[in-house]
Amino acid sequence: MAAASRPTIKDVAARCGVHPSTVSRALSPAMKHLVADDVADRIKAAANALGYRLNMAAKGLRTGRSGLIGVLAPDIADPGFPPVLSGITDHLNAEGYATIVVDVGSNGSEQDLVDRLIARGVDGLVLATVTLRDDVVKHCLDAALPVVLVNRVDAAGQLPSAASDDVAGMRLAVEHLVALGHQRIGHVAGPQHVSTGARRRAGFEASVRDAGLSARHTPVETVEAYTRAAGREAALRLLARRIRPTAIVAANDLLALGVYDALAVRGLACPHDVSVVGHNDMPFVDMVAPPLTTIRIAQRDMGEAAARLLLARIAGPEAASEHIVLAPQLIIRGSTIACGH
Amino acid sequence: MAAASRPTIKDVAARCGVHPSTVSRALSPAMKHLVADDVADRIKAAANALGYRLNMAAKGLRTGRSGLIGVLAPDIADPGFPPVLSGITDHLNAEGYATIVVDVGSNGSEQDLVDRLIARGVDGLVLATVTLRDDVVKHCLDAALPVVLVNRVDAAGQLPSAASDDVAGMRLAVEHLVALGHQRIGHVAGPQHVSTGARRRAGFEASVRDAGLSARHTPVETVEAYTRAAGREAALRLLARRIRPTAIVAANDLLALGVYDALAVRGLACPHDVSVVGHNDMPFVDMVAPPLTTIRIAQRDMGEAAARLLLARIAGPEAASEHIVLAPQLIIRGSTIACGH
DNA sequence: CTGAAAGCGCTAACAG
DNA sequence: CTGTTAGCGCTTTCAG
Repeated sequence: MAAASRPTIKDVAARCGVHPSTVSRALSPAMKHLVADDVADRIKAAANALGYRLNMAAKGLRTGRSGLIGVLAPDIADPGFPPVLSGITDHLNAEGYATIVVDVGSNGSEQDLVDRLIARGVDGLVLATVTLRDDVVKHCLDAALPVVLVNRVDAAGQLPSAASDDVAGMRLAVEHLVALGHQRIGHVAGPQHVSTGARRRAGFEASVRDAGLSARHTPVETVEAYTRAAGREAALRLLARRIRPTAIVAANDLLALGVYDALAVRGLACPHDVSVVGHNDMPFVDMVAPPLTTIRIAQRDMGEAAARLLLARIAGPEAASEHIVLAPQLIIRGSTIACGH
Repeated sequence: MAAASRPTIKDVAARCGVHPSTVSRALSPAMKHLVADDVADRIKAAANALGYRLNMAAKGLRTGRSGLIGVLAPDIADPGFPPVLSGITDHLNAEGYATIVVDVGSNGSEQDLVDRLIARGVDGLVLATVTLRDDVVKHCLDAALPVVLVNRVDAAGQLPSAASDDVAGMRLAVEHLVALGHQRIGHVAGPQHVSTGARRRAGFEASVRDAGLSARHTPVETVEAYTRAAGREAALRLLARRIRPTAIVAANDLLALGVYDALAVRGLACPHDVSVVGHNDMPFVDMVAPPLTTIRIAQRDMGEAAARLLLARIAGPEAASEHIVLAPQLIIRGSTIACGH
C-alpha cells in the first residue's frame, strides 16, 4: 500500500534520530570517514530498510555535476556503431555515469541537440557525429563543455579523440593487394567531409604511390554517404573506366557490399574478376558471399578509450588534448585473390 | 572571455528588470498566457542574448518529472536491437524526453541498474531485456514506475508491450516450407525463458500440427542463448537425428546463421539439401550465402510503439495495459527451395 | 498581469 | 564527530 513517494534523506534521518547532513555524509563514500562507524551502520541499515535512493537531480543541482554524459551518434542503427556505443556506455556506467544517446540524423539540428543536452546538465559529450563543421565543436567549447571525438578526428586536431589508424588500415589493404599481384587498384572513397573518408583516401593514395603504382592505375571515386547504394554507384563508375581495376578497396564495409552489388550488375565475379577489400569488419561480413576481406578496427576499445579520455578531461582541467589511435588489423577472407595478370 | 557559468533565470530577470517568476512564466509555453506579450518578448530576447538554457535538473527537482526515460537493453551490440532503439529514441526525443540507455549484460544486476535509473528520476522504463523474471518487473511496479516491454511480453500479460506477432511469424515460415513440399521440418528454438523463444516455439508447433505433420517429423532443439554458436550446435543435433529434416526454421537469424555453419560442417548444401528460414531480417542477411529467407519484423515501429505506449502510461494513470502486436512479413530469398521428395 | 515567498532533495561550509 | 544554515535553479501557490 505504502505507495508513498520515494523516501528522502530526511526520512532516513528522522528514523535514525540524526540530522539529514549526517545521513548525507554517512552515505557518501568520500565523507563517510567523518561519521562514527556505529552511526553510519545504523544509517545505512535504515536507508536500506526504507528503500532509500539518492536523488541524483538534487545532488546534481547542488554540486553542479550531473553524472550524465551525452553521446551524439550519426545513426544508431548503423551496424558499425553499436560496438562503439557499448564500449562507451560500459566504461561510463562502471564509473557511475549514465549515458544519454542522441541520434543526430533524425530530429533537429545538431546545435539544438547539444543545447538540449546542455540543458540536462551533461558533464561532457562524446561526438561520433559525421561532419565536423567547426560550429558544433565551437559551440561546445564556448559552453566550456568537455568534449571528445570517437571514430573521428577534427581538422585542427585540437580535440581529444579515439579513432582507428585509418592511414595504416589503408596501407594494410593496399599492401595485401599488391602482394597478391594487383597493379590496378580502385578506391571507393567515403565522404570527404568526415575524417574517416578523408584519411582513408589519403592513406590509399600514399600507399599506392609508395607501391609504385601510377595515379592512372589507381582511380578514386568518392561517395557522399556511407551507404550500400552509394558504394554500388561509385563501383559502377570505377568499372566503367578504360583501365578496369582488378581490385577495389572500399572506405568501409557497407560501401564494399555496394561494390558486390555493382559486380553482380556487371556480371563480374568476386574475387575471380575483381578482388574487394572493406573496412571496419562489421558483424557478419564473414558470412556474405564471398566472405569479405576487410580491415578490422577496434570499435569497442575505441568507445572505451573515448570514455576514458572524456572522464580525464572532466577531472583534470585542460590536459593537453590527447589522440588515441588504435591499430587496425587485416582480416583476409574470400574476397581477395591473386591477380591473374 | 566571459566563460561565466550558465546564466540562470535570475540573470535574465535582472537584465529585464522583472522578477524571476515572471521569466519562468514567460518561458513556459503553458504559463506564457499569464504574462503581457511585450514583457514576454523582452524576456525571450534577453534569454536569447544571454544564451540562457533551462536547467532541467532544477525543473525536475521542483516538478518531480525529469523528462528522462530509461531503456534496458539485453545487448546493445546485438544487431537486432539498434533499429528498435532508434525507434524508441526518435519518438521520445520528439516529445522532449531524453533516453538513458543501459546495457544489462555488462555491469551489475538488472535490479541494480533499475535502481540507478530510479535514482536518476526516470519517468519511465522501456524493458527490452531478455529474461522476464518477475522480480525486475515487480521491482518497477513497487516503485510505481511506468514500464513497457518491447520485443517481449510478460507471462501474465499485465504490462503494456510492443512486439511482433511471433506465432503468426512462425506460421508464415512453416506454411512457406509446407507449400514447397517439405514434410520433415526441424526447429531451432530460442531460449524458453524469453517470450520470443517460447512463443515462436509454440507457433512452430501449432503450425506443423495444423499442417498435419507429426511430432516425429518436426523435431525441436532448444538453445540457451541467441548466438550463432548455439544455433550451430542445435542444428548439428537436429541433423544427427534418424529422420533428418529437409528444412530447419530457426527462432532468429543469428541462430539461422549457426544452422548454416552446421550444414557446412556436415557437408550439406543450403538450400539444396536443407532449406533454412530465419526470423527478424537482420541487416545484411540478404547478403549472406545463400541469402536468408526470413521473417521480417517491424523493429523500428516496435520501438516507436513502445515509446508511445510508455508516454501514454506516464500521462494517463492506469490505462488498461495495452499490447501492440505488429504483423510480421515473410521475405523469401535463396535459402528455401522446393523439397525433392 | 506581476511580485513575494516557499521549497523540491541534497551538500557544503561553519560551528560546536 | 555532529548539528545548523544556506542555497543550487526552478516552479508555484498566494497576494496584490
